[in-house]
Amino acid sequence: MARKTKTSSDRPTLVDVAREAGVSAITVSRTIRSPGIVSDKARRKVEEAIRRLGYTPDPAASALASRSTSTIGLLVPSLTNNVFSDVLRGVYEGVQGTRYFVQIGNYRYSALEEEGLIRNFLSQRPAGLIVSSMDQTPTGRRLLETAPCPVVQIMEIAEGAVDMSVGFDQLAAVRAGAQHLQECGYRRPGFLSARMDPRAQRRLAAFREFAEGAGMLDDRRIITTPQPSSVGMGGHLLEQLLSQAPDTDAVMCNNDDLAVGALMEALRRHIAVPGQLGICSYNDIEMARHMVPALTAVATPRREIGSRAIAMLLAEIDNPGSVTERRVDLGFEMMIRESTSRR
Amino acid sequence: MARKTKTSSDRPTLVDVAREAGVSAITVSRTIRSPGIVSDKARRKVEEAIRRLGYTPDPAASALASRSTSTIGLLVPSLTNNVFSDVLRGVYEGVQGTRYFVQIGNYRYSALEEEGLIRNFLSQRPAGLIVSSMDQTPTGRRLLETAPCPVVQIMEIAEGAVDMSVGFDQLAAVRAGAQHLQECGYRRPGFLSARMDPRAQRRLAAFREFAEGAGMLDDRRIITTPQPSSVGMGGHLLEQLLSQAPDTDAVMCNNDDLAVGALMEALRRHIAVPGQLGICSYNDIEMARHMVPALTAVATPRREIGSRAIAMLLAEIDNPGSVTERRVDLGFEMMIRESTSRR
DNA sequence: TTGAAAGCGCTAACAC
DNA sequence: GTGTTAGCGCTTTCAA
Repeated sequence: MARKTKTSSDRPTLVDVAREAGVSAITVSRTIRSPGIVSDKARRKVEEAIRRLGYTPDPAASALASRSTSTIGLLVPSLTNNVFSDVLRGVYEGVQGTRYFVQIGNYRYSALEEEGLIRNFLSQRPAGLIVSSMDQTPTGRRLLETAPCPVVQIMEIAEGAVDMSVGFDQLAAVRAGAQHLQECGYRRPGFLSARMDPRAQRRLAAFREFAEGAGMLDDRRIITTPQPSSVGMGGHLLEQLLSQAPDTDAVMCNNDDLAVGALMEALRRHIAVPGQLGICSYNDIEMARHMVPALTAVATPRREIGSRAIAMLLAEIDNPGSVTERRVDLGFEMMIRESTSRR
Repeated sequence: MARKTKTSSDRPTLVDVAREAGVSAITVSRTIRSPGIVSDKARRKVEEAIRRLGYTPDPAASALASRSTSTIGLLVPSLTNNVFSDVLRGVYEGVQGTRYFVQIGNYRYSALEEEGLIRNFLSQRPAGLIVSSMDQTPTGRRLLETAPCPVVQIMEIAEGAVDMSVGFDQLAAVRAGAQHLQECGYRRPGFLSARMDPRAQRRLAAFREFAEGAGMLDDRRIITTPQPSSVGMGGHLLEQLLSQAPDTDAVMCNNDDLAVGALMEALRRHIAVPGQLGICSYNDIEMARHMVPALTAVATPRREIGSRAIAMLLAEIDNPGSVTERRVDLGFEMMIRESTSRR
């Protein structure tokens, strides 16, 4: 099946460009990938030919020949969660203008699905991988450890990262929120949390530990649900909290949706915030500071995590081993606003 | 450079599987792609060999040989916008469990960037394309028209779609909101809008037209900004509206962020909603109905658009020409709540 | 139903 | 700095 003559519908190939420019195919290839090592004269001829033919490289052929792609895999547990949409934004800002592109995998808070996605991504020979947790299955973790590409774990700072990591101390962040509540004079704080993925569980544990140490722990005030977080859920959880422990005087919410929902529920019940009830939120998405009263929140560096992660990854791809700071703590910030400022 | 002996680190290939199973490579390929046309005996042997070797196909090689990939390109104007995160969710739900995967391109409300992304996606030989607007550059549009794969345009329903389309009548939706305001007895309605992309402009035009017809048009009450939409911006815009036209008695907001921001600003100024000021929102993300007072909104079928679009695309990919309903109107719904119910 | 041969369009490796 | 050669791991085509 000799198909020596090209059909007109076929797009031009490297060889076509080479012929047009009067050079060899490899020179065209080099002109595209590292213009620096090609003579000015050749480069100009090639560039001209590319323009004339409207040539675009075929990524599949390139991937096959070079055994690597320009794909960066990004694994997130949720697409609806505001937290990850901010991370996403940071990541996309960072790949803008590079030759890489991001592919998102949503594992819906399931470590098993995450493992499947890791496998799937790896089969595509990605240039790098960003994963949003430390809670892989053992197999998932092994796959990451032996991955033939750099890997960045994001969101948390913890011992035993697979390769690089960018995040902040989530437990210290919760503690800071709880402590702030204490410093404002609240003595009977509750904790509201939805979804209860491993990270949420850890944050709850940190809260309990702090509350216990401060002599403020009361399990009736810990309200959680495995269901997804939402504004409506925040209202429900507060309702439940107040029916179980009516003397509660503050709530630490495990994210902004919940805090906004709790605030609205308080409004509905004519409970004065911050007078009768203090509310501290977690993450601090834009909406939080515009509520009335404005929500005090532990602000987390979501976008920065995304942009930093991609920066590290790209540096490591371009120049393996060049990233010396392989574990980056971006910190968090207490945003003290009206919802906790008693008098 | 004869590398006849495979390095141990190399992953197994089709040929390895074929050898292991005692069949030819093409039989393995067929077993994977269309098990039906292979004999039971051969199939079993191949499946067993695949398992034993832990074989995973190389998508790059497959793409190169077959001249097509399993990538579905999804172009969105924004990643932070809640509207598109809902669409995204619908799309991802729809590809779950298929052999396709989605790649997102963010063109940041720039038709020029969109054109670049279309070009870029096309160079990857995608299985299909979903684009979020009708507002391509002429070149962008041409690229879509001649694309060698099915294309779905989403969000709007309009004449002259490139190929398939799924959405709703955005202009009728705005009109419905404005009319609702009128029916509630509001006579001096304003309009708040940010970002002002072509779609936002069209919606504003629809509002003006309706208001004019109803004898309620007053240009002082039309407040827009090219800046991105946010809750904070909603507050600013309402502030501006009230300083320019203090007798305004209602606002139609071009999306939920703005509406929430306007509501908070009203709260801050002790303006009674809905008594002194009616607020109607657009899109109706979850948060809207949990505000106090709950926001009346034009609910748009964002997730459904995503899942329907991917369903149509997959059907068309598997079976070109099989999709008969190539223009799907998913409608919208008025959610009448407290923020417009005077007495 | 199965197989052999011939590429898909690019890059690695080595020579010049 | 540039070219030649030999694949990368699949699928297509054609023949059996």
